[in-house]
Amino acid sequence: MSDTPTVYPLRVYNTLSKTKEPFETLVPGHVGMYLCGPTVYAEAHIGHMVGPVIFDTVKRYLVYCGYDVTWVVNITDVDDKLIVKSREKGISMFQLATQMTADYLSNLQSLGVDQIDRMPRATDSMGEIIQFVQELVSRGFAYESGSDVFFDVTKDPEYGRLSNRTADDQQGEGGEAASRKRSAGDFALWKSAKPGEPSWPSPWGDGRPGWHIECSAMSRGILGKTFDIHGGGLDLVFPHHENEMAQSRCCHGQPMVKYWMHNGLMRAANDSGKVGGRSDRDAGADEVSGKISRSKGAGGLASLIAKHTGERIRFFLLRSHYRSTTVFGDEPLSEAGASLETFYRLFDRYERISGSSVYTIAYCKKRSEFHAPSAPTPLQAQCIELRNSFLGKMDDDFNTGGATADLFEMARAINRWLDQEKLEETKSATAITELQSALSILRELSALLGIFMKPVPKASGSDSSAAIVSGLMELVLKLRAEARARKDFATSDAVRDGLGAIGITTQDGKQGTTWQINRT
RNA sequence: GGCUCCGUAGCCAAGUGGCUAAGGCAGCGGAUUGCAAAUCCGCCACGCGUGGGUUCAACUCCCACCGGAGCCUCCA
Repeated sequence: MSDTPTVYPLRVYNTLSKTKEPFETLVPGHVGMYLCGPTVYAEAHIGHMVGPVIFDTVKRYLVYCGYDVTWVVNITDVDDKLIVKSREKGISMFQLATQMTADYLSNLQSLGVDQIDRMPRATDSMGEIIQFVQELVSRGFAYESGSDVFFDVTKDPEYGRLSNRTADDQQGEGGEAASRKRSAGDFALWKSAKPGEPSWPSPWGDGRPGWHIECSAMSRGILGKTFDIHGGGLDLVFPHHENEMAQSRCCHGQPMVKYWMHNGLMRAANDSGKVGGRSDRDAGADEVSGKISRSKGAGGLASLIAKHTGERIRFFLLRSHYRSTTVFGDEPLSEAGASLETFYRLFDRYERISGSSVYTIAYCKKRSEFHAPSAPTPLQAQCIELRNSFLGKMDDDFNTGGATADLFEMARAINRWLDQEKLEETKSATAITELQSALSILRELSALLGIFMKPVPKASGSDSSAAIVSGLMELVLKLRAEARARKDFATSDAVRDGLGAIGITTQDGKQGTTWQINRT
């Protein structure tokens, strides 16, 4: 599929070694990448979007660098919480999972996460899961107890290596299953079903898979016994990933994953604890927890996206380093939006000059396809230098936060040049070509972050009301222009201030007045 | 208690054993504008939690302390 790629000096932080390592794929030119997806028992909150946005960006970058990438995100659609929640709602577990999966997918789409290749569901993979458990039992790493099957952590000498802990410090999951385990740290591979619970037939009786086994089974099915990158939130390092790793390594006698990548967690402003974290649940009772969850951004993602746009949220997530903790709130989101305006204004400026949309400018999709002009103009030279800087930062463990600085520098360089050349007046064709080549580089780089891919929806209502608004604005601004022409500034300022008060900003330029509806 | 991670200007946030510590938001001065807005130019940490240590040299390495976060139990 892919030609032998140029190998770029990528470095990736590996949780297993706690260092940045040179990125070398198992199979030259190919990358298998698995991200732990959601348990679909409730609406997604912003915390669930961090991993997808980050790994979407990772995939974009790897593809750009010439790799052929297969990215898998699983959907956990069978789990204790799904059973509980579906009973509360009086619907089947399957119905609940279907609804919540749809919610999750639509949120991903809003944030521009469109690079996922496969989204296997646990319930579609029962055969593989049962097969995997059987292999573990027959190899002596798991045992049947009652109608449950547990993984025996004492059989794995490397257990605890990922999360840096030993099997004996494990308290393990409590509950009534604890009494059937040989050691506290053992975890369930297969859980027997109680009457009325959803179940699948197995050699150990009707039941359902434990939490960790689906990832081992499904990743093997799609990516093989060993694959390149496994990602997830930092909170999954233990027990989830530790257990997955133990199962797969013991079953296959070879490492499961080459690079373990973990993203930092999201925290809510005005409160401690991660979004959707334990404190939410401890806050407990019904109405109260709902309110807290909402104030912490759990739930209500759709309205958050409507208010701030998916692009703004995506940029907010990519503005800081993926491994750091990010404080989420309305203020930081608005600030991210304010900084994005610089680019949108530049894009509008281009449109006014060229008469065409910046989103139609072609750009390089592959790193190796970029060719610098033999005699670059000063503007082009600057953009090329910034491009090198940007890519250097991305090469270093996907430093998206650092890389954004180069985008801002590029916008400034282009604006400066536009001011000097007075392009609004000359509209010189050769200058527009030069402008396009600069913007093409900006698009090439921003596409790696998955931003500026398509026009941002205007902050307005339906199409018909938008048409009315623009008609009204045309009329109002025409009257205002007449007032200005007769130097009736009292009237023209009153119009501008009045529009400002209702959230419309106007800008007078040499070519007339432009306006837009403010986003907060 | 055990194991991790973090602490950079008013706020957000990159980064490095030794050139002037990115960028953004806000703010200030200037160019521009009828006035604004936008854009451009300039300013905005003699300092990188505190105290020690290593080093020719540390914000960057080590130790202690203070403060914050995560995991050890379902969790992106």
